Amino acid sequence: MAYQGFGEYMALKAAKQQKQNSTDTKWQLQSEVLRPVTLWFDGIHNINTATYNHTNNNSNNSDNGNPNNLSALDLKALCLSHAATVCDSLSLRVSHIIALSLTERKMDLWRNRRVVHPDWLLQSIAKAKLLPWQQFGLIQRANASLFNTKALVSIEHESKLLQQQPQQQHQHQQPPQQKHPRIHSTSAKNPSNPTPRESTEWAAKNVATASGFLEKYYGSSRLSKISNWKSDLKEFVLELDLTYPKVKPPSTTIKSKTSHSSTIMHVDMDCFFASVALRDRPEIQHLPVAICHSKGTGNSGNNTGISDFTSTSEIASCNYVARSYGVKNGMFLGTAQKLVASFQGQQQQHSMRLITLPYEFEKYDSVSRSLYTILHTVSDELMVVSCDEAYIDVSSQVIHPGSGREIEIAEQIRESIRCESGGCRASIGIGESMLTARVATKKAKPDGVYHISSESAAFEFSKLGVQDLPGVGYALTKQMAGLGINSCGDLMKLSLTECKKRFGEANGLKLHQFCRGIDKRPLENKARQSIGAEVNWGVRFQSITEVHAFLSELSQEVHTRLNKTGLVGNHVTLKVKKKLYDGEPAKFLGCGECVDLSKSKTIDGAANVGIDLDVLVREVLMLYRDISVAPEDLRGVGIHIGKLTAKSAAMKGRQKTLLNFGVKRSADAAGLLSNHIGNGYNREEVNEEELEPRRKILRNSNNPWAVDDLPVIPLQPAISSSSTLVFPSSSQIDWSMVEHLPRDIREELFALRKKSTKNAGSSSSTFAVASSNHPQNRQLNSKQTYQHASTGAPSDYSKNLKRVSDEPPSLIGKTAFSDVNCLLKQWIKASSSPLTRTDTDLVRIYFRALVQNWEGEKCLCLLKTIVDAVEEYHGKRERKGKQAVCNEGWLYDRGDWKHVVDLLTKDVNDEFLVCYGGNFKKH
DNA sequence: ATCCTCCCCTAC
DNA sequence: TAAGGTAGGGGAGGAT
Ligand SMILES: Nc1ccn([C@H]2C[C@H](O)[C@@H](COP(=O)(O)OP(=O)(O)OP(=O)(O)O)O2)c(=O)n1
Ligand SMILES: [Mg+2]
Ligand SMILES: [Mg+2]
Repeated sequence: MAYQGFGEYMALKAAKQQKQNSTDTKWQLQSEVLRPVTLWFDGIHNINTATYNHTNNNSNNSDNGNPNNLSALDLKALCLSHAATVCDSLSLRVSHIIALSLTERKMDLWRNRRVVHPDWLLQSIAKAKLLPWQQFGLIQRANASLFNTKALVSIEHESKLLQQQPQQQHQHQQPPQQKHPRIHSTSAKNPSNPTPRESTEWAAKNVATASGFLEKYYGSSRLSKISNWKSDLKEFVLELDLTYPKVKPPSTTIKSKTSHSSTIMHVDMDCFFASVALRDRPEIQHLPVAICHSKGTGNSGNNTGISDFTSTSEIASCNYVARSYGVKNGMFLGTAQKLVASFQGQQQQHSMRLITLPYEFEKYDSVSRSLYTILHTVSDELMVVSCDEAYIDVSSQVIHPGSGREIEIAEQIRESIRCESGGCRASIGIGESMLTARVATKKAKPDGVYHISSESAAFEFSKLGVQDLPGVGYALTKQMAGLGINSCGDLMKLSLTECKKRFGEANGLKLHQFCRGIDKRPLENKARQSIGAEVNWGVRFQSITEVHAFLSELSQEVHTRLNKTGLVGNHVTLKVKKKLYDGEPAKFLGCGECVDLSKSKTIDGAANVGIDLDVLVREVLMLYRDISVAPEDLRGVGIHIGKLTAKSAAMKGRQKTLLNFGVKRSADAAGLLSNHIGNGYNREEVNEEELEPRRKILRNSNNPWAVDDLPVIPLQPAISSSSTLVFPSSSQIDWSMVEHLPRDIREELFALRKKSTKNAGSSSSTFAVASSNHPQNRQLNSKQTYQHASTGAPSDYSKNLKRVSDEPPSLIGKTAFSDVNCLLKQWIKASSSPLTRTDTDLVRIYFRALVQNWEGEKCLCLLKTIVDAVEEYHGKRERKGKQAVCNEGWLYDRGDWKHVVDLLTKDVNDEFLVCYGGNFKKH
């Protein structure tokens, strides 16, 4: 359940604002002055204001008691009445952020955006002309970054600063009212408690350029650990198979699959990491607890132990108490702390705090092995899913399906797990397939069992949300929402043909079956087909030398990992993340919003022999050269090796590819084992038609798009002159920029506010568009999907969701295709780098508006114009000498036009996904 | 038709 | 502070 719930404070905020928008009001337009701008007002929040001190220090002197004090609400209304577009969340559509002042953090976060004082709006309105925003800008454009900042300070100065910091903060102080000890007990051993100055220092010393980085990084990365752990568990299961052979192996399977229905169970530990931690700390079981790296006690000079809610450490697992506050696995700690704190006064008498506990991987490993040992003994077949989760086939023990025997068995298993693990709980879902069992587990949690019988499946699934289907994540959910499909029932209305057309050949078929509760996949543990290592954190390079050094080390790492498996491979892939924006992303040392690029090469002659380290390094460096991303732009790096085969000791005889078919348990070397469960016979039979085809028809995948620090972007369709204006309810506002206004404007605002409170709401159709490469910034907001007339055919739904604008989108007043086309060409031709962000942003906004206005065709044509023009005027061909490399590389002005293309492509992709149900390429 | 490359998506 | 990895499924579109 938790895996899909990557949420953040901003998402919650957005959701709440959506709700409040239902009291929208209609307004008369006063002027067109602000027509070109899309605004977002900083400082609005709706976390319980009584308990949550917003970081915006302007929120303090808000309008309490002063009736003359106008809120941002009123300013918003004013802007709306002058034709501005006002966003409820900070999407990239926002052209200007309006704020009175900025915290340092926001300053850094928004370094590359236009952050403007409200005076700009007021004076523009007063003068009936849109003034240049720059003179009202709040950020000095010094283009500071983590390292630029450091570069300004001499080394000597830096170290002096450090010495001046008294070493008084050795020990992290527990919060005064903290009754429970052992909160990140490691803190006592941690000698450093860095200042913000030091933070930069720390970063410089510990990013990917630091020596020993990889070891430290992989030693700490939970995601790396759990991923590699899965491979280990597959091996562990193979060992179990050998040590404790099944009494009656595959014959059972055949029988059960042909004559009876199977009984599959999905077993998953409840809040795994957290429950292991609480097992040994029962005294705090009733409190909200999260497992993460950070202590979350705020930064630097702050030794009060009071959090400042800024930690971007990710929560790996949280207990169900914490979940009742809205905390989810994968959330930033700071976000979670806000959630917990915000409940103060509502449900609790006094302040509640999220307790953080450190990782204890050895303990998890021990529990995990207990779990698997138990499951192995009770099952006919066992499929590894993760360290805390597996499918088992228990068909042979269920003679009469539906007799309730299934539940008994499940409860026995749960009891065993509880005993063997020292008190950790598992939940179990039961079904006739992996699908139904998996879905049942969601209902079983926490600490329960749920059975979806074949009879009840139809009913259970019809009301199931599509996002509860395994394989339906963020992107598919969003795409379906765009089609008006929210439940499996909705999805069932799509014909198979329609499904395939929309979601692809294979996925279409899968979805068509899954939404009906049909799943014919057999349990199997697939053999490894590739191996690799990536780092997308702490990647900050300044020179090509640093990049080369890092790539070498990473190659070494992959080489070592591959060697351990005893396999060899001859296909090398280099993956790279290239930053889209300057400045540091929201997540500390994170990669931020990036374009992903990859390049691969098959090394001839390495087949079946493997690649020597030096060859690997050389190839990787060449791939990097071909990808041609500047060291400064790198935010992530990964190296993978595929086309794996068994290393035949004598180098003779069979070299089989690692497809599952035909790999026999007894015949294989350790790393190559394909333990498919049941017998290959059966498997092949079932799978042949279902999984065979890899053909192409229509693409559904899309490139999500958003800024790293913006988790959810409720995309209210651009407001046209005659359409409904969104007017937020006053409860959202807590700061008073408006008190600085000239009197006449204030009066205008008052007039507007009066109207707004009178009118009952007309609902404007808004929907979430959140996207990013990273789950942090994704949120499935089921509450925000459309209310559509349930009568129309699914394909009609999407049209209901779209605004039909009276005025077509325009670029500097131009709307005709040829005009815009020409304009864009000239823009690209005339301007060498550097481009002004303003121009780029204008074009981006225009492109998004085009798609929203159902002018996708035009949009794509114009995009092609841009791509071609950039190629023509700013791209220099570079021939690749290699015969194996068939693509031509493009080198671009360091300016960077390619960057503009990247941005626009992402924009358009994203907009298409929602507006057209996701077929960017079909046009 | 099929294969290959460069992506995107999903899950934990 | 903070450690946003990893493997597989699969789609689009070009090369063969
Ligand atoms: N974003 C995530 C998700 C999971 N995990 C780790 C910690 C979890 O404890 C473990 C198992 O993942 P689950 O999805 O099974 O989540 P939990 O077991 O924590 O909770 P649930 O009760 O929902 O299964 O994987 C993680 O580090 N980061
Ligand atoms: Mg779990
Ligand atoms: Mg799990």
